Amino acid sequence: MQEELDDRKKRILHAVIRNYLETGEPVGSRTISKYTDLNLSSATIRNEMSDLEEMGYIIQPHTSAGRIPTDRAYRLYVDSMMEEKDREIEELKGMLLRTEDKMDKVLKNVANLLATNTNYATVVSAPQIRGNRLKFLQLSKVDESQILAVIVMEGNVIRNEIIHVDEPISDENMLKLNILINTHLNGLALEEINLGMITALKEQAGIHSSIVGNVIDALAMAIKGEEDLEVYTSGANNILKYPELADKQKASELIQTFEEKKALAKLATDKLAEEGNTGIQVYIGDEAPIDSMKDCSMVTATYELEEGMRGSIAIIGPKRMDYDKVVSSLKTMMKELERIYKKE
Amino acid sequence: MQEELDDRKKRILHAVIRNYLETGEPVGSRTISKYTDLNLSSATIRNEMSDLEEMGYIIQPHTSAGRIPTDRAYRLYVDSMMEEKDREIEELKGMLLRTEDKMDKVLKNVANLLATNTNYATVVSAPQIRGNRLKFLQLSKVDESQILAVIVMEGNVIRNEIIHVDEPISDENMLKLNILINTHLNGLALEEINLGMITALKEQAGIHSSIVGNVIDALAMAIKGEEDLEVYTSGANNILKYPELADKQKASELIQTFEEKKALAKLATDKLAEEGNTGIQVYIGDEAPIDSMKDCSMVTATYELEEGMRGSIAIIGPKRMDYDKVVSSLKTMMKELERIYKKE
DNA sequence: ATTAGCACTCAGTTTATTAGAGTGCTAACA
DNA sequence: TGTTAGCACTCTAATAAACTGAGTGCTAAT
Repeated sequence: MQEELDDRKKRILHAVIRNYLETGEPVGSRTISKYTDLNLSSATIRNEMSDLEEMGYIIQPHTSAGRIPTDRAYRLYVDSMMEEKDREIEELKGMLLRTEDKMDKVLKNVANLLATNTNYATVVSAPQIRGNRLKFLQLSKVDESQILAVIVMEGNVIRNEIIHVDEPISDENMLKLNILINTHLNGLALEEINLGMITALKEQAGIHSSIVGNVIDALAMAIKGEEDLEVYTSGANNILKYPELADKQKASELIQTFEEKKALAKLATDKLAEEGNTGIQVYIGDEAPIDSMKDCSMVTATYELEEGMRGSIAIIGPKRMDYDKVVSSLKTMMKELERIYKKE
Repeated sequence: MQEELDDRKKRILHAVIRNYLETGEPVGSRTISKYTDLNLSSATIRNEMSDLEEMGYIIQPHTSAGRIPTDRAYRLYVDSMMEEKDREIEELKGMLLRTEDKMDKVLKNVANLLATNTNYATVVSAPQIRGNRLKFLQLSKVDESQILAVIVMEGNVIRNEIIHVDEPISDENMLKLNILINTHLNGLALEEINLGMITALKEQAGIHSSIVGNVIDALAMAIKGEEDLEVYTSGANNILKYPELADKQKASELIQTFEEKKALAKLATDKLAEEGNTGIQVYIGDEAPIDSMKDCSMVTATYELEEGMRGSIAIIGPKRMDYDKVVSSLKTMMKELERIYKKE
């Protein structure tokens, strides 16, 4: 049952898959017999298809219907396809050219573009910066009771936090505090800041030691806040366009998964990191550990802006999605993103 | 045809509406006859209903079906309901208590809470700050070729922009630039910064005049960026739960409207501002100028944190939404938001 | 090994039938 | 005069029955 497919079987299977991708209907032997250049009668095809079914590549939804590909067939198809040359999708490139925008806008844009262009749903997650280092930290007085802490990390990720203080602080002390904190903490990653350092800092800060505590808290908050990553989605409505997903119950669940985003983004990001894989990953049906997605496929790509700053893009559609186009689109987007942000 | 409804007609109409809200099915005379405490036979009810139909408050989807309320009836119902006392929804309050979070998280939270609690879709837009003034502007050197501009506006709205510079700038000059810009621009609204001022500033900045230009641009960008407002949505999947909205074509359009957000937020924000209305607004069917929403109702509320800082919350559901509950929920949320952010 | 031919299967569509909810109208009633 | 009981009528929705056609599996011939 596990033996290799001979060439003819492969061609027939491919024909079945391609045809099903287009129509969404089960394909019969007669169709294949005409559709391919194999010049075989439908009867022959039937025999072959019968074999293929036994091997688990195709199934009949019911006796006397055509065959549809199983997840296994898709897997084979995708794998063989991945090796082929990249077909570029030029139009996308042009549309993204409004460079220099802020990252979040560009990412939103990416999500939208891909969704409208492919007619599937998309998820784009912003680069993660775990393990990132503090570049500098700037404290400014907002008013008598509030201090603004601007935190700049490597990769120019910027956060601000407002700190409340009980006693007013003089401009001079403010300056000292700034210098004190920066000389001690710059260049450190969050994990490297230990209790000893904090205590030492507080001692040196004298009367304003409580502020130091607040600043550290803010710092922790800011970096932590960064960790539960930002995610942009688009094209959820596309899901309803594919009858096999548009069942009310299921569609509702899927859209909900979509709104919650987190799980999706994690999936897209995690797997890729763990395999050191910088390329493209395809999950078909149950391969993704999300229940509501068992009738979908998901294609993910990772982009890397700097060492460690990785984000991901994912496209979700029916199992019979146009893998070819999706993969090309993703590749294009990845490259564009890296081109825009990699250096500068 | 426009004459007043007598009391009995009103009660019957109310009964029809309430019943339809619950069941989503057309309601017949017999049901009303039993459901109400009017002690009237179905025949009498029929006569009255016939009148109500003539007056345009109810219609039959087809001969020999019960009646369903028209938009006009809902309007009447909502108007009369609005005057009634507020029934509080306590549970919501508790859940929002995680104060002190950042605004965007709280707003997202509000959207989620309302969506899960009401089973409708929600839109929350962050406060707008048009016409807001600059509190101060802090420039810091990130590295040789980049400057970070932190812009703090009234209401502690904070933006940052990275500015690229060609020639390195000394710490001393940086300080001067900071002072120069702040002394000239603090307290001004964007509209008040004119070309003359910019020219004067540039002159005084000497060799770093180009940076001043960049800073002004960044300022403009930041404030402008703030204007195309942030919007959080949740519960889009709920739409599929109501058969009258779950038609694939329509649902898809609705969800798309939902993803685009902007139009919705504008609607929620604009109308309320224009009428100086601080309360709650209800759009039934065509009353909202968005095509995809003609089968929905939308209830909006505005919250005001400080003078001019207003945002809105909207709930979208089928026409037969539970207006009563929705209105209470919105009121609760408004109050909570104002409580959390109003002073501090 | 391939193919033509035929009997068989079964989802999906069409058509007919029925059941039930609801109405409008009339006539009786208080 | 307003209310009600009763009945004929209408129309949807549900159910059943009949039909269609795509597609298969198997057998026998090439």
